[in-house]
Amino acid sequence: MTQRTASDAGQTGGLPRQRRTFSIGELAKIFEVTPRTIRFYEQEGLLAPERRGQTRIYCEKDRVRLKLTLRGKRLGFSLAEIREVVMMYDAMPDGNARQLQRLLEILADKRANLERQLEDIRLMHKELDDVESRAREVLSGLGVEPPKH
Amino acid sequence: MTQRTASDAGQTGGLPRQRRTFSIGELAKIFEVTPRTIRFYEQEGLLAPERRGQTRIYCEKDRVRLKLTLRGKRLGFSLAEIREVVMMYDAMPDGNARQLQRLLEILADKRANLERQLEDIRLMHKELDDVESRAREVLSGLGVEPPKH
DNA sequence: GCCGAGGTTTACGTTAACGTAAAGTGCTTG
DNA sequence: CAAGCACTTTACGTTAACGTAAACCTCGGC
Repeated sequence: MTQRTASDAGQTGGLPRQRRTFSIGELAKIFEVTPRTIRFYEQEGLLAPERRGQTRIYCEKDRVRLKLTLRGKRLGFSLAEIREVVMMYDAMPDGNARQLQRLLEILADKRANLERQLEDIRLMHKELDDVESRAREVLSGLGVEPPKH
Repeated sequence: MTQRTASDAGQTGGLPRQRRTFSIGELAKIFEVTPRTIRFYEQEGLLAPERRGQTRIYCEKDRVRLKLTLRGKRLGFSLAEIREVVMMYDAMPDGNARQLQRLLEILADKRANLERQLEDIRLMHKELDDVESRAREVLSGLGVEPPKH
């Protein structure tokens, strides 16, 4: 785990609103991933940046997609699952009824997943509290001042 | 993802309290994993059941360990990370100060991770709401009654 | 006494998600 | 114009977390 704190990076910071584009290296730095990762996501159908010559040009929309993808990953979704949602989202306007129904199903599934994760987090939190207090007890029993946190 | 709903399975249901043991197959059924998975966790140092002959006998404590392990997995922890906490927890009474300090560090790290996940879930929830409402709009635009959920 | 159900070990196979290395392209800067 | 830097493609390597298959034991029942 030990994820660095790029957190939800990628704010544009009040620029000319919309004509900002990014190179693959810029995006990589912003989100603290390697260019290889970004190219891999494209190969998996999660991104489709424009090209100038053979160089990739990422627009604002691409940046958002990448952000959502990484968030999904942190929540344990596979790239395939993420693609399933992201692509349907894009194809929505001309999506037929069956597709949309399917999308709603998927969303419900994801939602259930999030609920379970919330519960897991609650429980895990308790465990951590327990382990920590036990550790602090033992420490002070050793005459060592534990860090106040 | 699409995790089945064994959820937090594995309640003993008011039995003689404590002398209950389990075969590998029983545990596998309870938690909806394969015996292979359970053996693998043992090989990775997450479980250490007793043996009768060469057959594994799991006690209540083993069951709890497995439960915690699976919960950790659902939260995206690697087996190595889970082992790190679980084993230190067990070795606590005779753990030296350095070990315990390290444990507290790890716990803080996990905690930070959970915080981030909570935020991610909040955000993801919003996205799902957005996608879903858009989908419902399009659907009703097609004259199709979307499921009331 | 044999059979099937469940357990065991050993070992090779598989999948996802990248890492890494090689070899080439293209700009711009001293 | 040579060097360097950022980009590209191609392709093989790696790790985690199991799956799967083969070959074996062992026990209760008929």
